[in-house]
Amino acid sequence: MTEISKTYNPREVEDKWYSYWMEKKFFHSVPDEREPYTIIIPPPNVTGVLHMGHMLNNTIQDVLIRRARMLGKNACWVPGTDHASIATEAKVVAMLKEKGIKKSDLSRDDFLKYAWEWKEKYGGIILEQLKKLGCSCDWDRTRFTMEDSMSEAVIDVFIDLHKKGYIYRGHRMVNWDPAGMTAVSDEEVIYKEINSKLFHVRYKLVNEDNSPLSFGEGQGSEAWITIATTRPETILGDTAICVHPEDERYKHLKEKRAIVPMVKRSVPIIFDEYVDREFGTGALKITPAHDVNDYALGNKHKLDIIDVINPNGTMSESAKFYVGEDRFIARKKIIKALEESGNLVKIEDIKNKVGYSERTDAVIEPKLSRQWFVNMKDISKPALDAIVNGDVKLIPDKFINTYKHWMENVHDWCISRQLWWGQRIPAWYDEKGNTVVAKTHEEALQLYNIQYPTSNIQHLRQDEDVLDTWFSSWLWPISVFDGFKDPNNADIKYYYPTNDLVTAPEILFFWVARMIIAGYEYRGEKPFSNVYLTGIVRDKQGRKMSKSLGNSPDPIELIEKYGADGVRVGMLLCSPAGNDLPFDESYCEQGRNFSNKIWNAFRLVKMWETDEKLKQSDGNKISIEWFNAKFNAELESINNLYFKYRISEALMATYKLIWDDFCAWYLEMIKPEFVDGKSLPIDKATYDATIHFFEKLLKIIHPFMPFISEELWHLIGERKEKECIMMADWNTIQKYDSKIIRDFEFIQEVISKLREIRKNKNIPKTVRFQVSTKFQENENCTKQYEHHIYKLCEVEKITYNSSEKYSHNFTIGQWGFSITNFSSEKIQDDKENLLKELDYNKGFLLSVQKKLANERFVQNAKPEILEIEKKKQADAEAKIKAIEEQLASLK
RNA sequence: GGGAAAUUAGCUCAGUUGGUUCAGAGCACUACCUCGACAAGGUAGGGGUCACAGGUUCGAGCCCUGUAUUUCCCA
Repeated sequence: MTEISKTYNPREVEDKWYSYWMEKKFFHSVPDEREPYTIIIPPPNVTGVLHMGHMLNNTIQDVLIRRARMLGKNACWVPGTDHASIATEAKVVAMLKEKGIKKSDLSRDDFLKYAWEWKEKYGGIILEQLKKLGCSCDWDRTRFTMEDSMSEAVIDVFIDLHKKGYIYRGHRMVNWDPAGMTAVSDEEVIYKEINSKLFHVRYKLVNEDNSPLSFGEGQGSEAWITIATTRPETILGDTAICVHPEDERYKHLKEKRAIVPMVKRSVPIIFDEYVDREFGTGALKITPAHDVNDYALGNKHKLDIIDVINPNGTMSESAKFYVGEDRFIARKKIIKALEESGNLVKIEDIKNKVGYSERTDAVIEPKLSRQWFVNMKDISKPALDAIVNGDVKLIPDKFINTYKHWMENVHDWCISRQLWWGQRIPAWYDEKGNTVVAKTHEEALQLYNIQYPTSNIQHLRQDEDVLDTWFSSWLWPISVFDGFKDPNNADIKYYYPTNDLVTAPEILFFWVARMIIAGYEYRGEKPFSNVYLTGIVRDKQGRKMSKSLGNSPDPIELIEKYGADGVRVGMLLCSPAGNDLPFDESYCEQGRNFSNKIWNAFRLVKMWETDEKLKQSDGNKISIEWFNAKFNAELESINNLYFKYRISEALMATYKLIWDDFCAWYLEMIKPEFVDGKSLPIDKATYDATIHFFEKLLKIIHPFMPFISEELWHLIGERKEKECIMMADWNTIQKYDSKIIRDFEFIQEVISKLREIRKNKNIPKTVRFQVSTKFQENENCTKQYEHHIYKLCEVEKITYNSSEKYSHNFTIGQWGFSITNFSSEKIQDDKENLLKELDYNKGFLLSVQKKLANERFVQNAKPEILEIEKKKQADAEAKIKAIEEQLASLK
């Protein structure tokens, strides 16, 4: 026999099998008569490298797809990446900077050339990493959200939704970076808590007609209202003062106005519950052009909007004061001016959060700008219904509430981004800002000339902005099958709707909800049936793993260290659906140890030599019957766990079936004895059955551990070219006798107890036990499993129907056992244990009896519950009897 | 500020419509074991007032109310 390594070495097998699977086109799917099972990958960013979240997410997808394939379905897992406009553009800008090129010096086309170059060079890294993990994606179907046909779909959808009236252009507050002269996304704003000053400033009150207002009696008792602000420079853009309608301090100010200091503008006092009465003075100045909340209030109360800050962060013409000066210098000067005019009431120290640009570290300026929006209210209705009525299931369903709440209060979706990398918005403008939406300049001109026949214009300017990346990804389930270009093609008809989507709860709204919306809008059908929401991978301190924190281990290094199978198992062991998982490498270690355990079980079996002439022992026969029953029972439960998407529990059940039932019990039961430095041969029937079991077990672990299962599958038997485990059939459940399982559980208890006694009494294994029982051979199953007891805990003989007195007694259930062949000085221990057990059981009996004596219980409890209680009573009585007998038989 | 969820062993989680004296699993931990598959192992063992306080019920980890803590989403 050739030497097999003592430990499993994943490096030697993983690449080998992955290439083999690829060569044989096992991952590739084409429509046929079988039932399809489809997963579309949540497309990772092209900028991305594999992180722990991807590992978890894609492991789950691979488990699902591999099992579906084994179940005989036509399994298709479509991979791909998205173009991630913000992240990619940032990467490209950074790369150019290193080369000494500024984005602003490049034309749009030149910039895009660099961007595509970058994408070609780095955009495929993450997909290659998925291969290392073992992902069985149909790589022939790899898609990218910015490839031509997908971009075309995006543009067509924009035009279509615009036609249908869902898309409009409106105002919105964006995070403006005055240093970078660009809008940045919410994700790129870093909020820092800083020490600030809260300035209390008084505004003079006047009547509605701006006539002076006085509440006091004497002279000079003009009326004032004091507001508090951290940004006095925006006072110049104030267009209202807001107070709480129930604030007693300000109730008398209905229909009054205030005069903004310096600019002397008269603004209304408005009343809104938005105001926090406790903060500052309870009076809030409203600057709709420079604060998100103020903007919302401004809309609500129809206030004027005065933009007092230029894009570069200096004061604008409309500010009237300090025009052209930086906002922070203006702030200082205004404070001084207010102080001098006596309008600065006081200065308070406070801590507040201020947003900074991730890229330039400049203080973010909320700025009003024109953007494109999707009106979500009507279009999203089917997507709300789909989840509520269960057409699309969320796993776990605790997310339904959150989803519902969001969808019922859905906000319009801002889809324009001030970037170049992405699909350019197909909107065209003339000098006056008249707008048409069309696919090309030519079409735009035609349309324009119809809509504005008098203008007679030759050229229109296209919108500079691109579309939000989500505006591509929400079409993903349809566009990967070319469902826009060719709505009746064979692929989309066969694969759509897809089956399971595996993703993170944090993008439930950004992505999942929108895909459902698009699905109903463009296919009249849901895009997938189940959404499995994974947890967020965190570090030990509970922080989300992220690139910026640098707290994520390198997944590829983990794979090298523990093997892909080990890492996959490690990720899954601790990740029930929807729960966060604080990652720890020790999980991967456990996965690796499991690989090794399976490997060594194989080594053991492979070592045995068979003897054709050897007759199968009863012990072996019964072992096989038992494991067969146990296997099928567990298979049933594993199938059920898969059905409920309890993947980590299915894995744990598999783990225990292999480690405990197969390795620790079954193999030990049938293991041939070792005599004179040599293993005795094993009978052929037992050997064959064992190999058969092993193959079935390998099938169960294949979805979790594709590599080791494939390797052993080929080492354990002769296979033809395409006979791979990944293409094998999933096991079917065979009839089994569950009594065998129950009987053997009893035997396991007996064996454990005997081992425990041996250990506690320090009896060496060379001393074999003589065991006696009071019961007859046919009273329970002990006799049938005698051989196992002999073998697994060094028992020499069991005598039934014995009435001797012995020193070591114990009971399992209602059956008493005694060890007879040695005397111990520690009888006291046994006595104590038996007394303890007796005590416990008597207490238990008492509680049951009490319950049964309780009239209200007997009246109210269901009949089956009553039956159970009566059985408990009988069992407890039998147990007590057995223990008492054992006590009596002690020497 | 509004909404949602969670809290069970040192850690990560199970615990089905309330019904065995009532708490399970894996890892970690402790003790013993180099016994020819595996020390990445074997055997056995010790860990929990089910966040807290009330309530409903014959009976509560499970249902209700409140409190505390944590997390997430939205603003």
